[in-house]
Amino acid sequence: MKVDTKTIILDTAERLFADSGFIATSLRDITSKANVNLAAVNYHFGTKEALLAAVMERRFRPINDARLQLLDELEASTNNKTITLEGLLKAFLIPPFHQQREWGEPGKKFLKLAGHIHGENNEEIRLLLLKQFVTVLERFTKAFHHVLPHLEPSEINRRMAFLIGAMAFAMMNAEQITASDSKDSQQPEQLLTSLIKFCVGGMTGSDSAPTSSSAVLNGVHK
Amino acid sequence: MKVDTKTIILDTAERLFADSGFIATSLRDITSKANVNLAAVNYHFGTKEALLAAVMERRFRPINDARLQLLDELEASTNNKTITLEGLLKAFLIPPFHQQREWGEPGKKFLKLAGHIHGENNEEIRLLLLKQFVTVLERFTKAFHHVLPHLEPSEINRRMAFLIGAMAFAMMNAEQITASDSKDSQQPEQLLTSLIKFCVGGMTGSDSAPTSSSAVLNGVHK
DNA sequence: GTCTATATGCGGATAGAC
DNA sequence: GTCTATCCGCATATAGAC
Repeated sequence: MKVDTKTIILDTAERLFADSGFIATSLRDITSKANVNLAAVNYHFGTKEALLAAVMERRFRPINDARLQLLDELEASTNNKTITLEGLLKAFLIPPFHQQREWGEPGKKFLKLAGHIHGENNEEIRLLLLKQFVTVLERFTKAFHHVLPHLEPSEINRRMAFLIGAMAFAMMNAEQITASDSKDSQQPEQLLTSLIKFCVGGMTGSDSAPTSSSAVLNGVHK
Repeated sequence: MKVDTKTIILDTAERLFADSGFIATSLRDITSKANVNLAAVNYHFGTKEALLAAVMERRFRPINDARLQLLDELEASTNNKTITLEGLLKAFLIPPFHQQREWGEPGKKFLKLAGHIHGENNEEIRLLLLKQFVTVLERFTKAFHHVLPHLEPSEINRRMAFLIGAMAFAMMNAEQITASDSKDSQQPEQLLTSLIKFCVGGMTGSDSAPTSSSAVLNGVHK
């Protein structure tokens, strides 16, 4: 059962990037743990950053394809008039977590990596993510406007940022969160279900919360 | 108006750590932009990591003190029986954003840094954050259990992770989010208000979302 | 495609003069 | 407290033999 050197490098890089971060992981770490030669990375991928791009593309493409397909089906089946917020959020949130289960342990590692990359502050890495993400983001932003027509565009943008933040943290911590429970079989599904609930509630928004800045301390200060 | 070298280093490190990340920022970057000697960091702080600890402690201490004080007042004024979810979330979320306004531009940078550190995967940096955070986390976890008694402990833990994720993203992106709007005066308050709304809705949780794993695709697949 | 050897530069930290 | 000079290791990337 001979495996491609390129694939071994991808798998090992995915795991180490997830556990230690992109910058803190050296090519020496990767090649030594993958049992390949140091020069192999540059031969097969060119640069360290191109290796990260390959790692990301391999997993993000099917995830984002699934997101777009689910959104297509959703819009087609409802004629774009009765899409529910919950259905929309599921189309966005389910693919990464279901792909994780299909991919097993490497999927867990990639999810952790993906979560961290969503909060990356290196400009080039952000661009790598955006390149994978821009179509999904545009399509879902439009859909959120349809589903939540009473919210201003700037409010939609803020809530989508919170949504992505909650999702990213769920991805990053999926290992610990699902490991701290007692039962072991249903935990990933529990995490996803809880996340969907949280985001449905959050995007819906409680109108009991104050909107004026002067009232923001009500209930806190005497 | 002579300023302490130590303070200049703290201010500069805070800004550069926020903009480029801890690992990617070298001591040479910091000392050159701060116009101090390279050896000054090691003289005043010992190591690069100790410098980060000092940066974090300077801002996190007043923020977390304010959180605990607000929680104290909340529990005292209501005799620990009628605390609202909204009041609890405000006690947790308001201090970092209000301190940011008091601190001006450095406050913005620290908020960005704090957001990134919440999603850090370096073990030592996580421990630095935890050290600042553990008391706050314990107190608020207990309070959330009181306010949401119908939720299992594991469900509380998951939702708190989502809450912190949404907050961290709001912190990280406060600059961009508040800059993409048209009005300029009320934006930080708008971001905070939206975040509180989102989290109130999220922690409350919609019971319309499915809880069984087999039903998770309802409304998405035909 | 795979290997060794190396070019080249930056990193944190410190010694010791002032 | 501040400076210069330097130690020493690790980083990415490449040249060139096999």
